[in-house]
Amino acid sequence: MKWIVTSAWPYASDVPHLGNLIGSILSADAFARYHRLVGDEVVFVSGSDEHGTPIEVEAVRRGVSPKDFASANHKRISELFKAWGISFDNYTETESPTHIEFVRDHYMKVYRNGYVFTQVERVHYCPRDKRFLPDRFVEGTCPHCGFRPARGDQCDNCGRPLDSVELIEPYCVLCGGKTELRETTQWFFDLPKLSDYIMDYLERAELSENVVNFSRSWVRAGLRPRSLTRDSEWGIKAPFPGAEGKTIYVWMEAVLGYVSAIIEYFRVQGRPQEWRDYWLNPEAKTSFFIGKDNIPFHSIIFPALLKASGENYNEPNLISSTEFLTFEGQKFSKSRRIGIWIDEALELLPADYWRYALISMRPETGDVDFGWGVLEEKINAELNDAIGNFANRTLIGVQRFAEGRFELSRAELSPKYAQSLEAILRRHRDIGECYAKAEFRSSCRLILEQATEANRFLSVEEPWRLARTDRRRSLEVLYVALNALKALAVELEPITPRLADEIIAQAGFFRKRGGKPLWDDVSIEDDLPIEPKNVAPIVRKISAVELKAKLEELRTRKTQGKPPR
RNA sequence: AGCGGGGUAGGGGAGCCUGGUUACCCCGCAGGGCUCAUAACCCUGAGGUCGGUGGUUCAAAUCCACCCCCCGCUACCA
Repeated sequence: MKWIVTSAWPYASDVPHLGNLIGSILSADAFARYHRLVGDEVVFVSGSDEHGTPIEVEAVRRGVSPKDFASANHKRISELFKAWGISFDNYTETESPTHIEFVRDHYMKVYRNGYVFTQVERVHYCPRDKRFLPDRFVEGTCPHCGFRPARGDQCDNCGRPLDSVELIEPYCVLCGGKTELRETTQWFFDLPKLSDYIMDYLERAELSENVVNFSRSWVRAGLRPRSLTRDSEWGIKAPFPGAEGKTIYVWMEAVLGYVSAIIEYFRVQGRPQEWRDYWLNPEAKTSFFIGKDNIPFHSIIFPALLKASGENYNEPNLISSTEFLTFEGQKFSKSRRIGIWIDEALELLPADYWRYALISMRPETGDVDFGWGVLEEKINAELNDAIGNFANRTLIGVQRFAEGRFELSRAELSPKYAQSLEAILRRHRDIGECYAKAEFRSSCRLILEQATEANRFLSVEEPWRLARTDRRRSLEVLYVALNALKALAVELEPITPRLADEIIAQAGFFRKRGGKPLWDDVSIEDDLPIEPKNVAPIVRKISAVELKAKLEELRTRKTQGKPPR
């Protein structure tokens, strides 16, 4: 099976925080890794979203070009993802020539097919900065409650959503000067024309419940045309006749990266036509990992854009959206420094510790609160005590009770223990099903159950005692334990790849495949004789109090030396 | 206001769609066991009117209605 796996594109204005990561990239990575394990052909892509006014403005503020600013951030973010063990086949950027070319071609197709029209709008313009201002960059007095300053998109006092044109005495956020309203022509995507198609798609596709509910309510309320262009310098030049000086609105451009990133991947591989086997092949599957704020773009606008091009693209098959992660009861906030950012996290703990904690508490059914206490609990009680310790006691068991060389074969196993193996396999299959459905919390729960059961098995069977009284039977017990360990290693691979590899290396599993795990091969028959090497604990406990202090120290050091991000 | 999500032992979560044996898991708490392993692991126990009220049903945490509380979104933030 061919799988396109994608995650939402991080905005390149800053390093992502843990909430950004779990919602999209980390979830997608677990999914991609699982599908590779079962032998699917996976292409996993994403990229940095580099265009748009916020980046342009931030770059100007720092006295660098938007391109340099975005590109520097892109490099930094890519490196961080590598350090996090994210297994992208292509992590690209919206400034990529392939992307720019694709977007322009795509919109010309959409245009020729009659899905684009123009409309004159009145938009705020700052004569001093010589730029048109998005709603966020205009403030003024709220027409509803008189509060000042109310932001152009919403009033912070009364909470009413606003249209920036309604603001009384509006001013430019950048320079504080008075704005004026100017007429400007914008190009629009005729989304309503595709309402029937979208409704039909939503019925047909196997999307998760929250995605379908949310999307349907949008369509029922009536789809509106989507503005496609902006009067902004920093972006992809709009290709439409007469649209000189306009750029494509970032939202409407970045989603097309799901296609362009796959094209680019195969170009780099030297097989420039092969992307068609993925995007234009009805046998291939597509999957999208996003936060809930992003649903309509993926379930409505993106499929509509694909359809409007007239090409036979695959539709999004699996859209997995998460709720939000909060940090110690509050929203992650860049300006107030609430939360942990993915660069800081790695200075505190190995990536796999974070990966385990985040995936096991992935906000699948509702918002989830992340805090130091929960982190400590997850790592110490689950990853260390249950999983890590089981690995250790099993491998040391082989060294002590089998003199370091284990070679009992399955045929010699008594029926009772053969049943224990069955139970392990059954759970292994269940875990696989959870991964396939992108229900990672359940995967984690069952993995923990696998470890707990295995621990119980050892406690009940007491191979350390059997070693003295019934050596043969103690080996049978070890057989089952080793099998559970192999299953665990494979099951952990999508979540904590390095820990999984560590178990595989210490035990010598998958030697015939160079240590590369395979989902369906959890029998240890091919691994015999098993001679554990360099056996050592794979996880160590953490202290939340120390970590918290360390983070604070880290931040103090940073703000002293360099300007804040 | 509208829409979406949530309210389950002291804390954190699953179960609800596809009603049905003693409501499950993790932490914490109280006893006990084991001593292979990482002050680890295993067992037993205490602790719940499953947000409220009413309804459907032989049977409701689960389905329906109304109400209360929390969170998010509402299309130009990306």
